[in-house]
Amino acid sequence: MTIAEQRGVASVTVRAVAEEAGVSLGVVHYCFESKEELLAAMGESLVQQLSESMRQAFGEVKHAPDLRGLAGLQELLHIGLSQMLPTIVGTPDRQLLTYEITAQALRHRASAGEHSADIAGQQYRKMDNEAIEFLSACAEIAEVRWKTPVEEIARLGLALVDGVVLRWLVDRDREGMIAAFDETVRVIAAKAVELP
Amino acid sequence: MTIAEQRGVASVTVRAVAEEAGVSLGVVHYCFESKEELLAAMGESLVQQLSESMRQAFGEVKHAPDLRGLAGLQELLHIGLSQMLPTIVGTPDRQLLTYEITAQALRHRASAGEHSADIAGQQYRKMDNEAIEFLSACAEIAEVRWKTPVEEIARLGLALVDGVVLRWLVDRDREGMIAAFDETVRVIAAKAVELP
DNA sequence: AATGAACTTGGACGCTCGTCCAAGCAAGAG
DNA sequence: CTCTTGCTTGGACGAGCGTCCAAGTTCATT
Repeated sequence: MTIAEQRGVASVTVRAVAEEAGVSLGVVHYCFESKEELLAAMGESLVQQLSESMRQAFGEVKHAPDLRGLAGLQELLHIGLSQMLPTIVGTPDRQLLTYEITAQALRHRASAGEHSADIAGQQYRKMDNEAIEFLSACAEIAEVRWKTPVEEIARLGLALVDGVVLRWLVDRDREGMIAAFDETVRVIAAKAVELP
Repeated sequence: MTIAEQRGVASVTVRAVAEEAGVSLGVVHYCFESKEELLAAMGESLVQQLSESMRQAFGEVKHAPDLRGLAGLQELLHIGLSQMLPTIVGTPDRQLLTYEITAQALRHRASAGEHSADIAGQQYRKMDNEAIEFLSACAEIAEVRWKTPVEEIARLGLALVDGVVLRWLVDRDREGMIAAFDETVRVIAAKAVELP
């Protein structure tokens, strides 16, 4: 796992894993029947980690009396997204690894040998769920209603965050990413109306 | 190049390239001093192709008397983005390759041996320029003014498209992508005001 | 025709990879 | 004590990789 983050998914070899774990070659093949299975396990672990990290960031939204209405919604969304920032900025290698895993999963989707279980699809399904839960919680606390299905809004928001983070990985413009996140908050908040 | 699209950047070996080109091993090393140089050349070619494809799609916007104002701007943006759709849907493998190249460029950025010239950065710089040019042209035709620097808007729009396309590669939900593109048009159009 | 530079060939080298296996080791069950 | 079972070792194997090179071919210039 550490190897994958630091040196890329292409550098994850059976030998490297064995050395990092402090065991001999054979043990790796005793635990994982093949390298494919090893990568699948790593992918699932990463997805789990990612999803949990999102849940933790979004878990900070709590009921409060002064967070009602569209202004309150903006505040809530801003808190949630801001909570993700330190994690992202602090682990650029892991963010990159996420994209690598996604790309690899897409590439080997056809030739997937029973294992692997469509990591890419699983990843986005989990992130969808976290985002939907977060948006629903925000709407409830702020006492507003989404004008369009919350699933669509989650899709849009995730795509935006995805693109913004990838862009940040390239140019490392922290201010630009923060500005884009703020804009994301505005875009999403514009898709709600206050309850009558 | 065909190999990279069909089987992934990891499958681009000197031998595979030689076989596809119908030449022997040594020729490849006669043309490219090392594999690194070969990959850099492929990356640059891809970036060129991508940029040209964007320019072609955006080139369709032309002056017209009924495209004035914010409504006209929306129409223009919609035309430009819609023009990209057939290319994207028709070449999913190439889209995936783009993300693979970006990831690989980011991974090998530190250990880049003089060649490679920061493919990832170059890629986004070119796309930025195309997007900025497009947005500026749209604003001029529609006789509107961007409320924020056009560079920021281009960044946001590109990030959104980037995330949406990546998402489409995963779930292949064509309708979802179209809906997201429409939403992109609305988000961007909201950042302009009609000229006094 | 002779020369030299540009290009091509096919194979060899050393390396790393995933996979496999015979043998060794620890420890609970009989 | 003696099996048996679960786990570990270190090495071997073949395949594929990037790189390199001596020899062969082509072809415009002299």
